[in-house]
Amino acid sequence: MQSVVQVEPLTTARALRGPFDYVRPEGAEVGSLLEVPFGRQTLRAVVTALADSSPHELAVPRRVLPEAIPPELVALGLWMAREYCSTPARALSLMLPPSGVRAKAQLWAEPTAAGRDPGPEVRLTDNQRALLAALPRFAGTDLGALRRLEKRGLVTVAPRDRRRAPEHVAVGARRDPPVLNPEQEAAVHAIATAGPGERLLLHGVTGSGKTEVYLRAAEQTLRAGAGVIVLVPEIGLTPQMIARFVDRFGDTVAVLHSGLSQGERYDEWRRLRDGEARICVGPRSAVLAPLRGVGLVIVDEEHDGTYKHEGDPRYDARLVAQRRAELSGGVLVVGSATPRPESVHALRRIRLAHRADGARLPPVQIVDMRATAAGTVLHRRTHDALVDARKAIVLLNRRGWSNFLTCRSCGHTWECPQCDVTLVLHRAEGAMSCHHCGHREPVPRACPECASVSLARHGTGTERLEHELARIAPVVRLDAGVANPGEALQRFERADRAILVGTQVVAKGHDFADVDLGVVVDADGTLRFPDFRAEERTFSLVTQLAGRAGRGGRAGRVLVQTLDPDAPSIMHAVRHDSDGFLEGELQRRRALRYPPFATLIRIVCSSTEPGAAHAAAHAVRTAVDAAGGAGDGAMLLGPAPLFRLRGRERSQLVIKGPDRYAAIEAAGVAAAAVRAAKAHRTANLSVDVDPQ
DNA sequence: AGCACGCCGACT
DNA sequence: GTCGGCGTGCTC
Ligand SMILES: [Zn+2]
Ligand SMILES: [Zn+2]
Repeated sequence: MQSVVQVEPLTTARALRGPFDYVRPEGAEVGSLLEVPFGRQTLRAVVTALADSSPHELAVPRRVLPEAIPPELVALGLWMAREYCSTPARALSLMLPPSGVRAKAQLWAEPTAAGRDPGPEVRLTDNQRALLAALPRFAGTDLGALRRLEKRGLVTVAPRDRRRAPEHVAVGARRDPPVLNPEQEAAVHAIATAGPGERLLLHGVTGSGKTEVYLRAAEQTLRAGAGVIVLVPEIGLTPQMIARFVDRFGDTVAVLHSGLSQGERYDEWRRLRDGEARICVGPRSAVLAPLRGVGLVIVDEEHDGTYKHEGDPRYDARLVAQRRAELSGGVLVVGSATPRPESVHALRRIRLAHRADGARLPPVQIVDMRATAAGTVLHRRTHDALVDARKAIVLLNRRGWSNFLTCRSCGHTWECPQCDVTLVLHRAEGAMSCHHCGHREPVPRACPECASVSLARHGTGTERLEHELARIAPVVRLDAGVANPGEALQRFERADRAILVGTQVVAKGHDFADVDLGVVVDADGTLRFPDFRAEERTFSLVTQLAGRAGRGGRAGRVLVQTLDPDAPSIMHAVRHDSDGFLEGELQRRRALRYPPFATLIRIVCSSTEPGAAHAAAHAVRTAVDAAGGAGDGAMLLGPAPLFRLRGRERSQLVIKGPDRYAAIEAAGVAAAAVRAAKAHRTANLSVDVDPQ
């Protein structure tokens, strides 16, 4: 008789490997959350398995907590720990609701049989009759009056969990679902007839009605009795997708986004776990929602970088989504206008080639900046187009007023004391700020080296661009520095004439009618990062912006300012040729052995001790080599120095190997050895499988 | 990760 | 004598 539970105590310790055995308490199953004595401490622990016996002397858990997770999440957590070189405890911790929060109980009043319909012979005041008529409900401020009725046997008053429900932004009256076009019909049918564990890519141009396909697919899944998870990119705003799903499905939708209070988050978690809600919409962490029997996992805008979790375990929600669908026999659907080459390579593709409103995609035109003077922000042509436009979106991927400051007499530059990067000037705040660690200092009046007061500002960010564009039209700025992004978007939406200036956020997530011009100020900005995904990011950004222009009947166009007009990403974006772009990208990746033709693992070592980071990265390399490499055909790149961050020197080693599991195994073993070595005490190691 | 145990030098 | 430095090992 399975009288033993195997448990993972929830600690961040990496050296501590379970499972640990305890006496099985009443009601404990796989997925139960316990409080157990562990050494001299008391820890929460998740039951990962049951057993008949144990070679150890067993301790007795202190209690069974109410936040059990479904067994399928236990399996998913153990898989995540292995896949991302982490620990079961760290992975399982991500699946629990915020700790220290509980269900909120309030007193609930119900009429008894006698109180349900009291005849005129029962002596009651008007107030009491009104109170009885309004039951059942939470007692609230009428508790005194209700208690008196309770004494007379007319009412029962007892505690009951009260849901802290998040408020949803309404998107207008509930409309009848639109009629699907033939492409959408075919897509819905393909999803409905997909087999368990099947993976589909919905490759649809912007505005082709992917959301409606998701809604119909979700409806079918619900009708079949299974649950649905919908992942959306993390943007600082409430995703529009939430409103679309709530509008269609009401209370069976639970949301898990960063804007929720702890209490709301807890209650949404409980509703999913208890089966009261059967659809979960949210950013990457929603893939770990405690739904049972998931039949469909949707990943919208699957190219988006926010699906990667920064922090251990460094999971990729797209891969976890695939695994989750597989584990519960569900279907994975990822959608994008600019899918990743990885997805195109591995998934069955369904196309939506036409915009749902029948409109054509707006023309994308290159503005060649090579002939303009250095430091020019807007080309004459761009300027003129902005003057003519009614509503324009201008994208510049740099916050602040200017990039960096130098002294005109001695050349001094202002750098972050904690990081090896220049400080960015934010004029309105009167501050110089580090975008990597948050360090701030006042704007200098004079050079600390030579006392000169002649300081030069270099580069242009969104704050300065906002200032300059204000001469053309009213400007709304949207970037991470804006206090109320939702309000900014509404101002832009309502305006007759306006320019929306901002970083990537302006090209993501939000659809506006009537935008007739899109501008990418510095399209090479994303290309200048020495990164194998640079081309893909540029292509996606330009295409996504094109998708924002020319909706709602007005003809639109997009201007792309660039110093590199021949870059494949830009040329293909101009032709709206995502197939051509993807084909070239896959060829290049095959030739260079990049994903999906190999797995990349990035190991970053850091330390406050000079030289220790590099020494640790070197030791990882030696450890991998000593263990016979990272699988056939694997390569080690580095150690290569990274810029100092938060006072820590950094160095990285990259493993690139065609045998994914050999590479993961080698990285995990080598990192563990270096972490345990006394010589590398001060070094911190982070292992990132499938880095962005 | 905690937390205790233990073995050594420094100070009342 | 005893206070406290941290290296070592254990947690079902
Ligand atoms: Zn100077
Ligand atoms: Zn910094």
